[in-house]
Amino acid sequence: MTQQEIGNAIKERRKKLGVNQQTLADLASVAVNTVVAIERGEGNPQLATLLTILETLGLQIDINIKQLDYETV
Amino acid sequence: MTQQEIGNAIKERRKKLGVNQQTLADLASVAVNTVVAIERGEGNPQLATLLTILETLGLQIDINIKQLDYETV
DNA sequence: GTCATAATCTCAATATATTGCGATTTCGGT
DNA sequence: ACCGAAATCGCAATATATTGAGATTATGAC
Repeated sequence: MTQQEIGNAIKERRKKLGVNQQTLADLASVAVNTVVAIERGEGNPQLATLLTILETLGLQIDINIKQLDYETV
Repeated sequence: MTQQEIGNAIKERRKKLGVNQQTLADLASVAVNTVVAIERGEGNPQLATLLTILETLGLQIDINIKQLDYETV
């Protein structure tokens, strides 16, 4: 999962929950600029920042052994 | 998954692969101090740093919904 | 069209991760 | 115990994320 994909996952989840960037930023106690950068894949957030935002959105990180990409299952 | 748990996962994976911290640091092009801090859960690495180390160890990040998914979108 | 909201960008100031080097401690084998 | 390797710590220098405020752009509603 790349930084861009992580940003997309955050953006999609945020929209699914119906909150805007500013509200998410407030809830996660980070600056809206930080949220913007992460969602756009332009950011390189510190782990604590990322975890806080994910937590706010009800998301979590898992670490797994890299899997091959299966085109169709 | 907390920063500490992420650090533990990295340490376990590294030992399972039989490489020391310095070698992992070299392969991931980061300082050994950075690896040490992350493994001990004392670090707050930037996402790119974490992803590089995970990639080197054949690990990947996944983002999942924390609680029961009743949305079924 | 106007209006309001959301998203994005710029910039400077601040906070913090990262690095490099060395010193120290811990660990494992013989 | 000894010895070598690994792991950890300390500290200053550097790199980069984060913040805050405002300005700009985009979108949608009316």
